Order: sequence, then C-alpha cells, then structure tokens
Amino acid sequence: MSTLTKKEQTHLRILDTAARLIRQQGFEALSVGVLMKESGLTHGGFYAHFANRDALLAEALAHARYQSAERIQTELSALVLQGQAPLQAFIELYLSEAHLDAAKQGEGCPLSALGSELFRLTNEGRVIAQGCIDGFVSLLQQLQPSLTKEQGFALFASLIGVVQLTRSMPDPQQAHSYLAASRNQLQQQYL
Amino acid sequence: MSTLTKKEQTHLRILDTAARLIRQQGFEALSVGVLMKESGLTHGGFYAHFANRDALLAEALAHARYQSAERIQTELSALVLQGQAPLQAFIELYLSEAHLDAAKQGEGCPLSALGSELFRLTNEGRVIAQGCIDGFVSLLQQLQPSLTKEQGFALFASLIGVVQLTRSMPDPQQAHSYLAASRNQLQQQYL
DNA sequence: CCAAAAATATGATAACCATCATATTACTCA
DNA sequence: TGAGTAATATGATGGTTATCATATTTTTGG
Repeated sequence: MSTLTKKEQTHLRILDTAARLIRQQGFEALSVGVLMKESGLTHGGFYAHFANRDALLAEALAHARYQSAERIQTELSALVLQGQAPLQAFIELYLSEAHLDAAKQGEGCPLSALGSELFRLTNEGRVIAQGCIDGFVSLLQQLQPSLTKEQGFALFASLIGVVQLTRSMPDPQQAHSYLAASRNQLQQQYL
Repeated sequence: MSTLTKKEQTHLRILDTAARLIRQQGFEALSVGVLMKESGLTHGGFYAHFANRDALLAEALAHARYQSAERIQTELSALVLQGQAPLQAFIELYLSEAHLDAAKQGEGCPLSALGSELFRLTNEGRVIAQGCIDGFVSLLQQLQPSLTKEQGFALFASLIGVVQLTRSMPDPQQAHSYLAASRNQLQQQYL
C-alpha cells in the first residue's frame, strides 16, 4: 500500500514529464496538451492539478531540482568512496560528457539547462530558482568547507557557463577540448 | 544617398527588431507575426527576406552579436581612457547593474541572454553561436594578451553564469551583492 | 513620366494553443 | 454491492501560429 493517493501519484507523474520536457525544450516550448499526452492523460484534467501553466512551470523546476539533487548524491558518493576529493568529484561529474548530453534526454542540472530563461519566470518561479542556487551553493560548501558562500556561487556560475557554452558548440571535439580545459582549471583553482 | 538598397534597409530593420526580441523573450517566443508588426510591416513579407523562422533566428543572433560588440567597444574605450586596465574595465561593464537590466530591454550580450537555448538551434545557428564565443574569447585575449584561449573561455563562461544567476534572483539586493562579490573575485583572479 | 521589376500586403490554410464547463469514469467507504 | 465523491475525459471557445499563393503597391531605369 502506497502512502500516496491516486491523485498525488498522477500529479507526480505529470511533474516527472514536465521536469523532463522543460530541460529538453525549454520553458516556453512546454504545451499543456503535449505534457498531458506524454503523461498518459488528456489535456482537460490538467487544471485539476495546477492553477495554470505558469504554476506548473514553477513546480516543474522545483521537481527537476529534486531529481537532480538526488542523482548527484548517488553518483557523488560512488566517486568519493573510490577516494576522490568530494569537490573534485563534483566538478568531474558536472563537467562530464554525460552531463553535456543529458539535456537532450531532459536530464541533468536544471540551472544549466534553463539558466537564461529564469529571469522571465513569475516571481514564484524565480523564488524557486533562488532555492536551486542556494541549494547548490550549500552543497558545494558541504563538499569543501573552506569555501565561502561567494566562492561557492562563483564556482557554480562557472560550471553552468561552461556547460551551456560547450553544449552549444557544433563541433564535439572542440566542445570536449574546452570542457577538459575548464575542468582542469577549476579543479586547480578550487582544490 | 545610402549605400543600401531599400530591401537591405528593411532587412536590417527586421533584424534590429529580432535581435531585441530574442534577447527579451528568448528564441522560442519570437513569432513571425509579432516580429513583422514591430518592424512596421505585415506578416506575409517575411518570406521575401528569410527562408523560414529558423534562418531568421540564426541571423538575429549574429546581428545581436554585432550590435553588442559595437557597444562594448565604445563603452570600453571610454573607461580605458580614464585609466582602467582593459580587462578590469570589461569585467566592470559585463558585471554591472546596467547589464543585468539590459535583457529586459532586449539589449546586452546575447550569450548571457540566450546561453541555455543555444544547443537547440539548427546547426547553422550553432555555428553562429560558436562565432560569438570565439569573438568574445579573442576580445578578452586582446584586452589582456597574457590570457590563454582556455583562460579566456573560462573567464567568459564565468561571466555569463554570474549574469544569468543574478538576473534570476527575485531579491535585487541579493543579486547586487553576489554580482559585486563575483566582480571582485574575477578581477583578483585575472588581473 | 511610364513600363518593368521588385518589394510588400492581403487573405487563406491547417494546425496548434491555454483555459474552462460539463460529462463520464474510477474509486472509496459503508 | 451500491451510493457518493473524487479524478479524469470530452468538447468547445477564442486566439495564435508558420507558411504560402496571389494581389497590390512602391521603386527603379529608360
């Protein structure tokens, strides 16, 4: 027996789909009809779950953060058990080819997938974006306690910038090369 | 007598509008109808100027780069004449409150306004995005010749990350504080 | 100033969009 | 099992979308 009602299960299923779609195609491209169809439902039921499309976008961002944080914890602890320094492992993961490809599958960090669209969200959405930032910064501080909040922020900003720029490059070899160089540089700087 | 034909003038006017709209609202939100209306034309004439919407998006990105580069040169040389180190002046400009607000007016660097949407462009568009990156990196190297290409890239990635994250923050004071901290940090690091 | 050509406008097509009122189905609890 | 309720589906509204064929206007060259 699950602890979730039927409706809560459906709500979560819609959020799973939405969290994928926004990272794949951006906030603006998400349509209610497609979202519901990809969740195995019809369009009309949407408004039993969300006040409107904007509210969904905010909740989907929060859900993507939750998914992303869970996955990072798992992959991170695997690397740390192998003896890597926590922050080094994080940079390794964030600036990996796998993370570059993740956006095409609707996975990966929502802030690197959606960074330049955040300022157009409703205030509710931007508060959630701020929560994402704070969460990442404090995670970085946890991994390396000597980091100040400002240093954590600057490092995180570097990471999402590198991911966005290398993702956009038409030549995978060049992307790979810049990714590796940035990884080395940041690890040298912060370790 | 202008050196441009009537059609070229109109073409440019459409691109001016488009370069503003994409930075303001993102690629996905640009509609052909709105673009033409805001350019003082009707929708049908669009296809005498561009093969389709995707081709326009690519050209608009290139145009935004051109506009942005011109403006930077002007503002930069003003600061340098006042005795600032070139790279310091650039960081000052890029991480300024004015640049944070620029997106709402459809101005400012197109890569900070559109960074997370670039990987969804057509190949043609991504080639232009690569050109934007290369242009910025070589400008940074010009401003401070000791920079390697990889260092220039990493610095630029940091800049767009900081701009995107601070733009998204709902509390202007917090945005201001993070912006200033990142500015100091990057200037210390690269000067 | 007039004819040829180029540039822009009109109007139509077919598809898609967010949202809501209402109907139908599925579930729950007695 | 059967009544009441909660969840989802249907269908409609009014609007917007990209694209194209055709008509009109504007510009250019003689």
